[in-house]
Amino acid sequence: MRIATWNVNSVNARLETVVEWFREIQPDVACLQEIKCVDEKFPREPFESMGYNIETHGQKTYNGVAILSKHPLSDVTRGLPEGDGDDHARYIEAVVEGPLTVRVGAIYLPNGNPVASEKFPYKLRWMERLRTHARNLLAYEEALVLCGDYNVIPEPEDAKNPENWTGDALFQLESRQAFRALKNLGLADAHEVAGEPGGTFTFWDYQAGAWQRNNGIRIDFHLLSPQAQDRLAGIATHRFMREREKPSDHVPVMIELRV
DNA sequence: ATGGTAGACCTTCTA
Repeated sequence: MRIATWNVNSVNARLETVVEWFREIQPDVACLQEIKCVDEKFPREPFESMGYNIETHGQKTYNGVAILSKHPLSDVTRGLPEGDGDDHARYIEAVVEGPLTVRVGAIYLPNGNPVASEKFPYKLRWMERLRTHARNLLAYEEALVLCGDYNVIPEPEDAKNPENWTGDALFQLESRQAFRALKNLGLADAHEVAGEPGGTFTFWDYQAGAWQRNNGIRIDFHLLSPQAQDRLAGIATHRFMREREKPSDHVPVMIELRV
């Protein structure tokens, strides 16, 4: 069973490209981030006509996440717990009732820049809430996949030019420590489990010819519970999507779990 | 050292 994550940077601006990718790849499940529209504006028809069930947690202009699945979705929840006063749409979770039953959380973690602003402590608080929630989910001892745009560069090898990210919220020690603490609950990065090489990037800025220079970073991940780790068959990063017309600045990343 | 791009939207914010 194949589960993808993709920050599409506006599902409506990207509709042709996104639909084309779905037609080519036909993932079982896809978690989308930065859909940048309210639930009513999500372009359901082209995906429903391909057989997808759709659950969204939308927001106007910013953020917004969705889970699309060829298999039935149950137990859908929107937002992380303890979200009093947090009006950003950055998390949606559902149980996929497929050939394998797997709980999937779609994450759009706050960027946190600039570090000197209130946005950075917001990022760290959000990561702490995610860790608390992940700890509770791991207690179910199910196949669990928490995937999305984590907005964290875990290690220097996850950036072409790590020195350029000094002082950036994505590479701050606190961000990297919080990400490691999340993994230390017992979640493994599918990229590491599969033994993928360094330099496998998932994001290239639109500016300064970052793509042409391969000046990328790896910030889109699948974190797996032990039950999901044991079923991991492979991982693929769809670099080819960065070459397409009107690309997102992120490319899809997809894992396969043995059923 | 600076500026470069993209998306949504109301002229500026977010990334």
